[in-house]
Amino acid sequence: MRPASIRDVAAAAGVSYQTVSRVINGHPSVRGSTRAVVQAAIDELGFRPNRAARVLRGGLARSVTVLTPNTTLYGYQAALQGIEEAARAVGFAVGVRVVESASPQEVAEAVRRAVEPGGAFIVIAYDQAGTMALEAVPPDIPMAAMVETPARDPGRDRPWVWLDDRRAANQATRYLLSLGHRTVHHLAIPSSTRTSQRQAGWRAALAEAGAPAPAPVPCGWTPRSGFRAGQVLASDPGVTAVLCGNDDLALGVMRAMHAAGRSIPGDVSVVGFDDTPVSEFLTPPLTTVRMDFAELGRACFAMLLARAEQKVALPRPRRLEPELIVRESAGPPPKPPKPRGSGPTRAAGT
Amino acid sequence: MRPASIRDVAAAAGVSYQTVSRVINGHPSVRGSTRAVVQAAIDELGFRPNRAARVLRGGLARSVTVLTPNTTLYGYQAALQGIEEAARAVGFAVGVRVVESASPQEVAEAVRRAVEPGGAFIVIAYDQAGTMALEAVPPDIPMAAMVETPARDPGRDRPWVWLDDRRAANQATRYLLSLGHRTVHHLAIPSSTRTSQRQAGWRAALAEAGAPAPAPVPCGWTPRSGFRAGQVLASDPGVTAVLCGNDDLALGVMRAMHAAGRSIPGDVSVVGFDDTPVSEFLTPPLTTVRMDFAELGRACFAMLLARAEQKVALPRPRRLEPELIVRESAGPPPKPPKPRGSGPTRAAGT
DNA sequence: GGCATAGATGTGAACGTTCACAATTCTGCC
DNA sequence: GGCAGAATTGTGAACGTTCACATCTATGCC
Repeated sequence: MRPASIRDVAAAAGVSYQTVSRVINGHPSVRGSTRAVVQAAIDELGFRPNRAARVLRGGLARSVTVLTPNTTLYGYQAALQGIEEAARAVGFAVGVRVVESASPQEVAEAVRRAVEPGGAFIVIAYDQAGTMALEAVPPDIPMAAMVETPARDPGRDRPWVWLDDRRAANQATRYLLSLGHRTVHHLAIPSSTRTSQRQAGWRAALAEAGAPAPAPVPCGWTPRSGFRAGQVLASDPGVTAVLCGNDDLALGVMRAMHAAGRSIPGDVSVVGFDDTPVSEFLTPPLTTVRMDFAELGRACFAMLLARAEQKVALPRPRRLEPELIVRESAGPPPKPPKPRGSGPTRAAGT
Repeated sequence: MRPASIRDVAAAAGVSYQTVSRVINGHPSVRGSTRAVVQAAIDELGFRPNRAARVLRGGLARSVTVLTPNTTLYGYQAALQGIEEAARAVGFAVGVRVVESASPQEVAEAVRRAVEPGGAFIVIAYDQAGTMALEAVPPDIPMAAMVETPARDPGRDRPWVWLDDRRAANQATRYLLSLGHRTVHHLAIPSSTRTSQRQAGWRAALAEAGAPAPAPVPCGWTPRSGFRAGQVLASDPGVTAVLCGNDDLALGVMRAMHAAGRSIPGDVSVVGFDDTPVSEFLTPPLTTVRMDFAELGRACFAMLLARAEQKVALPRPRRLEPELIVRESAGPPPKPPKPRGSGPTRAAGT
């Protein structure tokens, strides 16, 4: 049986279909008594407005498609979770579309295919593919984005949200230096920009402390990638502290260090990024930077909603502050075998 | 500017809109030359059929909504990934709708709200909420489901796919027994049924070997939940082998054992379920059962597609076989301090 | 009471597509 | 050449909704 339409409701309520339309859209000029009768008919028939018809007429679909390079990595996945929660709360449908190619043409084509009349986008633009998707979204489509950093072209009417990666990496690096490490090595995840914010924050902290800045090790996102990098680092006795671009890399590094006979945090301190659910239960529990991607996803959806519904005041682009979670994977550096040479040993923190 | 419609294409190609409709739907009775002209106009104008109009007319939306209790746990997340891949390959849009409530009425209402004309569902029904959602989907809506086990009402035209949890748990338990353990303890994740398949397989293996069956420990899904259970188990010297309902539980158990001074696998063997990306890089690397949820998701989508497009031969419900991945977290039990008493020590496998 | 005006309600058209059916063109064959 | 029939193409209507506009009813005021 066909679902009830506004004409069915109108017949049941003894009014015209237009009046039903007014009721379901909260139009003011409907008499209270009429509204009640119509509402009763709506409930009686279990009427639901047909989304397709609304869209066809030129209305909003009340749906958002998330364009993301990935659905499994923690940051993307947690962001999706936050978006879904926020969207569901206001009756928006959530679509997911993975944009996996690295070619600008293919990304543009994928985005074009994802465009639907009446639809809106949230783009997760933490890497190159995401950034290309961001740029490929036609300008007349409601959109909000989660970005690594608000680099260029802020404003317009495309709100952006981001986490302060730079500050977080800076804080984590300073923490490691405060424990007495001469320098901090860095395993870098792929970034949307040439020099990532995490990398910039790390570098700034080293410079500020007058510490030497070793070349960052370019990695992927996976534990395996961290493991490989860790194998190299483990053979260098000068490495006593490693800041990893995410917790998965940290996990791989810890495994590699352990396999090489270097204890954590006794010989090498490791700090991660993200605070994934597992990091608290690793051995040793991982010191890491908590990134609230779910909250960021919710904030991003709120931006989009404001933009799509043309609220007068568009919320300002929003930045969330990460937080360093100190656990047990970082500590003072080992006592050097011969305490001679390059500079005094700094006091070790607790 | 409004996107091109079939009428625009028709005007550009010098034919009627109906001919354009026939071309985009692959109708046979269009002359080759006409088809070419129309196709050229389509490419020229960048025409894309309006999904809303098709749905309104009563057609299929070529979209699938995934009803899931969760988007972050590994199994659900990997399944979603597989579904998205398969759907994208054939141009289907993918929606996500989390069904989180435990009340049947609320689940039913949530499903009702998610129903869209022309739409289809995939339900991930590994727990109670998912199973309720499964039952709440109206019968005339194309649907496929990922289930724990094909318990009741198989057939109809609602294809199901599942992983053989029972066999997998059985295999893992036998493996632990073959290493020489007297028995195997079990940490159970929440299930869709009273007695889960994983639990059943474990129990059967114990019975078959004549081993005592300790009460399974009911847990949640999280590392924390496993940690709590592990704390209790760690105080019992009779516990030498633990089969965990998933890798996160295994992680928590390993942490608890370590904190209690019991080594893995020296004192206690731990086996997980899922083979999440991190499990290979834990210390020690986790022996676990690989569950190919992504492939299952792809298979499930294939089922749905066949059902929705009314292909003559509906594929048979499909079962995928998990695989035990032996790493280093399980080994022979410790030598008993006093080798007297209950039965001869079994030979330890390699 | 009558009139102006605001408030409430109804009618027609349009969004882009596909179905049913009508109209036209082509093909083979005598 | 003309005809039957198939192949191809065109026309009208409908899906459910909302906008623009028209009509009708109530209210305030002299």
